[in-house]
Amino acid sequence: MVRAIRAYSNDEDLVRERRDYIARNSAKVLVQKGFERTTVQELADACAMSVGSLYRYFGSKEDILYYFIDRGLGMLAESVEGYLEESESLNPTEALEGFIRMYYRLMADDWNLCLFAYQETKNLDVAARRKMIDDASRDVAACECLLRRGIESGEFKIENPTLMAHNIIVLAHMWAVRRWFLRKRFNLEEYIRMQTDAILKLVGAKEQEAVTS
Amino acid sequence: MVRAIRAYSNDEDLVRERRDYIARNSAKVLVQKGFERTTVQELADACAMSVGSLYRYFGSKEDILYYFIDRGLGMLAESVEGYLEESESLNPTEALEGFIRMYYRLMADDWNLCLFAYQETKNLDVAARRKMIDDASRDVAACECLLRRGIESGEFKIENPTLMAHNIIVLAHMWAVRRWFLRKRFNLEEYIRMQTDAILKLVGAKEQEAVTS
Amino acid sequence: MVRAIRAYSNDEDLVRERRDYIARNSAKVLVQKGFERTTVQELADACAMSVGSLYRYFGSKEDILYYFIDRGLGMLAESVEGYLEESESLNPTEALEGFIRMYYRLMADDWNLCLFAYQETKNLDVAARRKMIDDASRDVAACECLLRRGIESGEFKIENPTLMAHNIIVLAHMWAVRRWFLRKRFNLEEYIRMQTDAILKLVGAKEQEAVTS
Amino acid sequence: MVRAIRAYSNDEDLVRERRDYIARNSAKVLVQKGFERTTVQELADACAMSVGSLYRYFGSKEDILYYFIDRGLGMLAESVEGYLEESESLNPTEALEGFIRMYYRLMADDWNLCLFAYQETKNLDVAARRKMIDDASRDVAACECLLRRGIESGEFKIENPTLMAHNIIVLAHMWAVRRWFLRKRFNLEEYIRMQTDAILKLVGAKEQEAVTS
DNA sequence: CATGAATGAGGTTTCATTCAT
DNA sequence: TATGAATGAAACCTCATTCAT
Repeated sequence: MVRAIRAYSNDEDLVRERRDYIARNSAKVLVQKGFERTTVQELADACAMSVGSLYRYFGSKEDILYYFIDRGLGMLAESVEGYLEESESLNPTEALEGFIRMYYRLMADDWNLCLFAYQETKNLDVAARRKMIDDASRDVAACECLLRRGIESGEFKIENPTLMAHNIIVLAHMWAVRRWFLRKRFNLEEYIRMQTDAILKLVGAKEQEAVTS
Repeated sequence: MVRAIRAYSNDEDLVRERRDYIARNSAKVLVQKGFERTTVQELADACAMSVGSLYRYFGSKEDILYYFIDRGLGMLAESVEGYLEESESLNPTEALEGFIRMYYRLMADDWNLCLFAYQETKNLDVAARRKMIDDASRDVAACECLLRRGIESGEFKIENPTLMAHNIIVLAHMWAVRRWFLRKRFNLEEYIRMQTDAILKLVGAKEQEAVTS
Repeated sequence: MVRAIRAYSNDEDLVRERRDYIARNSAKVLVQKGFERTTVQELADACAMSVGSLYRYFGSKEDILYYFIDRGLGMLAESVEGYLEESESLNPTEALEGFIRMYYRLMADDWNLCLFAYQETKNLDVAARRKMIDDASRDVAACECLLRRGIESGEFKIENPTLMAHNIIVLAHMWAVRRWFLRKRFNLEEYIRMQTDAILKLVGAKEQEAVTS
Repeated sequence: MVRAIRAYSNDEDLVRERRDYIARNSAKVLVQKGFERTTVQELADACAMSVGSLYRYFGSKEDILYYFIDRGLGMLAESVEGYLEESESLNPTEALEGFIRMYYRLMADDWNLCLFAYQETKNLDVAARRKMIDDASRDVAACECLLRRGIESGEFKIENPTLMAHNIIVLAHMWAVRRWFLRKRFNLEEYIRMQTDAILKLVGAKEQEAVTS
């Protein structure tokens, strides 16, 4: 952890457990009202705790925000990196398809976290923001890694894998960020299929022809 | 204008002029600190006005936010729709290329507005938010219109032009929203060229082969 | 005039005329919303003037209040004192009956002024308040004077004419101040008749027996 | 209580206790300066509390006003109605005399509340004002009830007991509202005695002759 | 003389944070 | 350790007053 969050308690396990509990329970109200509009009292209520207790585990309101995003993005990056390992045996196209399916579904499940990260990162201080950027970059890096495997095997032909990876990742985010546009017009599985088709076409994967025909 | 903003002054021209002036001058501090973190005093300072004067032209702080986004998105949509008319004589591929070039450059110039729209729309009330969504949808619609021209002329082959248009638009936004990632790795013209190549490849435009080879 | 009101204009006649105009036109909004809740802009609007013009004739908002009450109470006292002269030829009972009829009707007509005086006098500074008290006392004094005429002529028998006069006066005010109670239960002429009966009975006037029986 | 006042605290007993404490301590400054002229900071100072604490127990400044008047008038009405029960065994004339003595003394003690009710009711919203009117009417109703007892027993002869009751009540209020006139000329006990005499004379009570002679 | 835009002090209210119990 | 009452700085907003046009 780049940044230490002050806590009054010394029992580290308890602190971690409580913080997770708080992050989990705060999610709904936090996303619904936005960070600045949510009061500490509301957070405490959502956690069925007193305000005082909340401050035992977090030094400030902003720390909760930080922990909330950090934890979310960290878990996300770990999922992604976990997939990277698991998929080593697959051929690049299958691995990429699987990655897209997994990542886009994660975004659909955790759309509130994703939206939140887009909207509230600016409320963090510089150090925390840097950490967020690092976490968020890990997703792109993992995707890029998959793409490079395909390039190395000769299966993909991509001018700039970093940009391609970035595109793949942000188009997943858009399902969360622009729900108001997309959900009215597509359902998730349609969205995944069509974006997958497009991506495979772009990376020059052979199967693509079969898939889109 | 869907939503009326209360003003104390009755001189409509003056009100409009002052509102534009305020919107222009507020931009920097508003984007830098975020809406909730910016105080009305800071807005007034940025405009070299008194707080009282500010409230002569806007009924509330939120009205300033609304006007700021509404005006920005409205101008953007008008640019886009203006291009649509101008480009009627061009062939579809040229028109699309031109559109991308223009739109991506606009995003690069007005990245603060774009970022702001992604982050602060949640602070608006329901009516205002609906208006924002409408404005933002006009960009996608214009792009979709261009794509359909190409489909009709047989030049483009696209499974779902709405999704394609949406992708084109949001990838432009990303230059503003994820500057922290993209600017470190690419410059704008590179970004435009590579995204253009990818898009042309996806829409099945003939030139694409020459361009990407 | 005990207290000088500052004005920017030097033309005294114009000033007086304008002040009267303003006092007349302010009455409605002033009574409806109360002094503190009424803005200078609203007063100006009610007078179809600009705020600046208002300040040409009155040095401050409080001066308007002062002038408004002072003028009202002054005119009232003059009416009352005028009646005193006119009624010198009448016999005491008739004079008293006439006084009551006149005064109670004035209160019914100008109930807003009366109510206003009860509610807003506290917003005046000490000097102005003293002046109000003097004006208000003139009504009681006039009434007392009438009572003393009857005592001198042997027609009335009153232990304390000051208190009696005070009672007569404030029971008239109550028609204005407690309209919410009285208007639901009585009409003005009933109210006047019954209060007159009671008063005549108290002052020991002979006719009373005929009237109340 | 007709109208619910928002409080942040959930401990009802504490809320009630604090509200009473605040109402008691606010009285002086509130009456002295008037509601609109008194700042919340001054109220807090008068209560030796912080502004924030004040808002823990009252949702708004106006709620304090409401509570202050409501509590005062409520307690007054209860005293009056309590007397009504106690006095059932007395003969009507004694009961009425006792009532007047009690009510007029209450007004002398709580003149600030009474004055306040006359001056500040207009600052309440419609619902609260209606409640005030109801409370204030209870005093008149109680007095009217006493008068009707005398009428039924044949001891009193009154044309309109409602109006008579209203007169009795408002003449008590006048001791508070027109102190500037009355206190200079009479002391309380004189005032009570003289008004009692007058009232008994009007209601046609037999004893009156003995008393006034 | 008339106007009304500009000013900014001061009002009400909110809420992150502390600390006695 | 847990609670939630207390604090007060700071936010938004209003409006009496001034003064350039």
